[in-house]
Amino acid sequence: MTRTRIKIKKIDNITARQVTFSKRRRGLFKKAEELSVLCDAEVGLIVFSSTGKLFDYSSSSMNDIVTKYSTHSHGINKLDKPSLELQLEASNSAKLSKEIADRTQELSWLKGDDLQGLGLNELQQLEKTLEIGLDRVTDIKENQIMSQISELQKKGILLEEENKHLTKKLAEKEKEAMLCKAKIPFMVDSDKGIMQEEGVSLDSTNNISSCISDPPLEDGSSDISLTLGLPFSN
Amino acid sequence: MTRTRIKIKKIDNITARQVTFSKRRRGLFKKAEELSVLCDAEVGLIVFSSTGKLFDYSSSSMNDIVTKYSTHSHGINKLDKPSLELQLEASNSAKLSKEIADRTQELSWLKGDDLQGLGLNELQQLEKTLEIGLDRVTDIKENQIMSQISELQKKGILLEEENKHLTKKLAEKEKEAMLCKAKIPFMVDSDKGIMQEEGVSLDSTNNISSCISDPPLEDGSSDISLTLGLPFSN
DNA sequence: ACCTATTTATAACC
DNA sequence: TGGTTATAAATAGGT
Repeated sequence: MTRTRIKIKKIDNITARQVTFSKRRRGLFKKAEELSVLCDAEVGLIVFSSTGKLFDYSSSSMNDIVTKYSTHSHGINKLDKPSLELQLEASNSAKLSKEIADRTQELSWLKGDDLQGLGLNELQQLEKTLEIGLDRVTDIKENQIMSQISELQKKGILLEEENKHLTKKLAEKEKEAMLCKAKIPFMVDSDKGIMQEEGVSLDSTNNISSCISDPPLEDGSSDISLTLGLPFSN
Repeated sequence: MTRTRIKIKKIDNITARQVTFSKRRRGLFKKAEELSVLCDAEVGLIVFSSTGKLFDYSSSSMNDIVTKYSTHSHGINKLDKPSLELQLEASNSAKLSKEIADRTQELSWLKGDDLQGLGLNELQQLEKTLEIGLDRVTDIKENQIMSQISELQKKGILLEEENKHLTKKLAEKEKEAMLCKAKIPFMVDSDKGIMQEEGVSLDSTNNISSCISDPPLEDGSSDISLTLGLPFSN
């Protein structure tokens, strides 16, 4: 109804159909609500997308509306007919089963199975669908890989910096220790103990080390080197 | 929503409310049908006017739609059916629905939709599946194309041979006609008639032409030049 | 998701 | 109800 007028028939292009479905669904629900409010009407609206997703609106309770509907002018009650109900359920099951079969078939096709019966047109369509799907998957995957790589690089840089700090500190301490040794020669054998003590005080005063222990705290998903490495070994 | 904009609240004037109800109801039902047709959706719409009059639309059977609605994501039966059998059926339906949902999800992924939540492993797996599927589809398609091409070539060769035959025959006939003309100079003006006669006798004696008319007999799928051409214009 | 040229829907009036 | 018209809404195609 706008840039160009369209015919009211099933939209072939799947993507376009989904887009139109979203837009028009919103419009329809809005109008349904407006009608119920403006005119004090009871409105119940149920929509299943072609993929089976449910959308619904009801001005009051859908239960009430459906119940009222089933009694109103319907000699044949949609409800309270045990035998009828069971029949309905059975036919419903059959429908669901058929739907499952359809989707299973489509999945096979996409996976390259069961293609012998298809014609050139169908194969070409399938190929296009697969190419689009593959492109999208590859795109998303590449993005994830790139972001994980840059995360790794960032962490690497941080670690390098910290290493520098530590090396420097260590050099200083070593120098101190040397001086110490020079001053108190009789403690040469136990300078290890001194070093340890100094190490502890370093930890408590210099909190750079918390930078190191921070990342590993996020467990599981954040062990970057693992999650990045695994896929390639698949 | 036109001459002036209105607020979406209950219209006080009863007459105006009824008029608006009529008009908007029609609009709503029209849009409901359009949605179902355009987007291949299942739509059920129930409206009770403030005076209690019922209006309804359903793309398929309201019964199916309501049944599907009451099972779909509504563990709580809209229709309070205490019957054990019904409960069993419902749980069965739920299972089937879940299976459909799973397959639908997988189909979306293969088509490149809804990928944001997936991890690298899953994406890699998906990519591989798609690559395999695409390879197979492309293979089969190429095979079909090649076999159709070779069929065309065979037919072409046959036709060429036949053309040669015909040309030869024609040359002979022409020679005969020349002789004829030389013998009966007063018939020069009507040699055309002679040619036609000869042509007919050629057709009936030389049955190579049946080779040409043979292929077109297999209707629809076998007009090779058409089925081979169409996919590329898709 | 957002943008706009158009098509539709419709409020007021008859 | 049904029709007319000016205007608000919805929306198809595109980005």
